[in-house]
Amino acid sequence: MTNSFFQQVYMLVEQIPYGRVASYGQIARMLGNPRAARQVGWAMHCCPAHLPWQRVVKADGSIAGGMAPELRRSLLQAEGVRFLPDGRVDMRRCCWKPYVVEESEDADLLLHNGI
DNA sequence: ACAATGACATAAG
DNA sequence: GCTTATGCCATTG
Repeated sequence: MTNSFFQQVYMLVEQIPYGRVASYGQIARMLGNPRAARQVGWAMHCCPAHLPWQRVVKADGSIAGGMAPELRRSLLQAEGVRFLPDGRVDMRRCCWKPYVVEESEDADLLLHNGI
């Protein structure tokens, strides 16, 4: 359990900035296993606490089921994450981008990210 | 080592 | 755009 995929996932989730959300697939891709999204979710299932698991959502921005999805949604809202009327996270604005975004029309997004 | 599990992703209808 | 079906891969029993 120590030096496993889970540990990597935990480390990565720990580094998700405030007000930003990352999808399971995104995290899995960072770890080098774009198909290991399920394992990421499994790691969250372990609930190691002190971990911002609330910032981890599905690829389409919907909150995963399992544990207290409403609570997580509230936390994200409190962090300033924009939510769509459908109850999904506005991935267009709040998806976490560890790298600098290309100089596209997303200048507003860059400002929002604090880059 | 094998089979089952799962807070997902992507493609197809 | 939403729903259904299939794939995926590490962890666990």
